[in-house]
Amino acid sequence: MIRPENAAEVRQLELFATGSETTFLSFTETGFVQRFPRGMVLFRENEPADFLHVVLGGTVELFAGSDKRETTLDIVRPVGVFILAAVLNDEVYLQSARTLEPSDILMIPAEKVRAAMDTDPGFARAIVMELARSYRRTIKDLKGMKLRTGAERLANWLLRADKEQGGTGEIDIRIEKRTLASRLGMTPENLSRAFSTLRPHGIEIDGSRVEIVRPDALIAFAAPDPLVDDPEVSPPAGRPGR
Amino acid sequence: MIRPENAAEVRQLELFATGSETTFLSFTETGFVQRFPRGMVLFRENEPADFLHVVLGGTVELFAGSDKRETTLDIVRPVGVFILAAVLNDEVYLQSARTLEPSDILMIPAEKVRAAMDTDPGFARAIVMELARSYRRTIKDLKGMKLRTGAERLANWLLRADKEQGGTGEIDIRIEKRTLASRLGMTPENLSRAFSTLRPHGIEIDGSRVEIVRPDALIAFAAPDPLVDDPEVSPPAGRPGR
DNA sequence: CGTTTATTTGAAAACGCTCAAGCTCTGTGG
DNA sequence: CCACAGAGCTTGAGCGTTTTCAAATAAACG
Repeated sequence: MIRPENAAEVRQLELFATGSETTFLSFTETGFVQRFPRGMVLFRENEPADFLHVVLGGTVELFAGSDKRETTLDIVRPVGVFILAAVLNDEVYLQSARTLEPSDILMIPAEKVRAAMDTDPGFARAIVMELARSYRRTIKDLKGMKLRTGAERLANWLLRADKEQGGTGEIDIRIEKRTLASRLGMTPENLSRAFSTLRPHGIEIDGSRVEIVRPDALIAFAAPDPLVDDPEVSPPAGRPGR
Repeated sequence: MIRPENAAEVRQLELFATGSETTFLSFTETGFVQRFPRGMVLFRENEPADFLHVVLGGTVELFAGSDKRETTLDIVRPVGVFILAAVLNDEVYLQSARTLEPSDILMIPAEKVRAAMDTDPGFARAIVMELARSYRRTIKDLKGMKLRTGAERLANWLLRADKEQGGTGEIDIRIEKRTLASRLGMTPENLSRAFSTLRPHGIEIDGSRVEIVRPDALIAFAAPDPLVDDPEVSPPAGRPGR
């Protein structure tokens, strides 16, 4: 059962905004919100995808790999959905998930999602858009991994983080550096060195705070590319005229 | 205009199999098949996605990057769809496409696809499945890039190629090695060395033919993981009982 | 405080890339 | 049919990047 204040919030989410009331009700009736402590593993890769997850509060890390080698694939913050693809395909998870801080997670039974997709065209459309967006984000990640060095990925991550935090040039790394390193596809040691590499290119580091003191220098180093770095945005409400 | 023999073939494609006849007609009436010579660039990243592409014959390479650094993201063979996500989002392509050999490409106007998605629930469902599958394939690629060395990626590629070609242990690399190198995220020189690395692990190389002489040795080296290496299969016709 | 955990730094090794040269294969023109 | 040019592939050497291992430092937590 999901509480009213949460329901409104979730309904705002693009994925749920265009579906029918019936669809949404089937979710609120069977879905439930659960609060998890920090460091809790929500599920592991290779388990059957039984629930669609929505982050209402906190932070969730999606990761994969064995104990030997592990990598972070994504960081999900409110309000964000994750592992939609596995749920739709009725497949196992490709990624594991753990909370990085105490988090409120809405869990919707996978069969309800699949059923809604078949009965509610508006919801089906929203799913398509959400899927396509996530897919494109992942392709961008893959391009970044294959085309750039670690320091370049970090530089572009910083530029993006700055934008997301208001473009003040004052960035707060909101996750542990080890996690950031894993997200960027490198070791913690290497991230540390990447930061050092960037120092001559217009940044100053103080613990978990980074200041971009010469934006042009950082941009010159990062060479940001919209086709790699721009976040996938929600499609415009109407059909855009090109 | 699309010819009848092609139409039947395309209709077989899972993406088009469950849509209505009306939907399919709108595609065959406005779509067209074109034969391209080898090496032809079909479109470039950053161009607006005007057509959904279907490979009916030949081979298409999806790649990205600037002139300096370029990488192959996928190889598409008949019968395969590509750049579905860009079409649905009405966005620019994230990848460029070129033919690796003379190829027959079916091109369906993007607006027809988007329209069909809104009017034909069966087609919408097929799109969701296709998208989810491609998405998961890309995540697997990303995991492979982040978790494995070049030689390991090659070893697993060989195991997969062998399966696809009948499991005889005789593999025909059907693309140029330079392209394979790019697909696997390394330089041609490095691929050459990766092959040498694998020689003590049960393979013999002769030009574009590779023989797996000691499968167990190769498997031991590759340490294949279903969550990285298994191809995403079409979802079962009925709902699978778990 | 003292203990644990995260981060940084250093040194060595593994990995991957670049450059350059030699080799192989293929297709073409003589 | 042969010679040759061009493209692709391989090999070697050197270099830069990244990882690993180890240790020191800093920060977080009870």
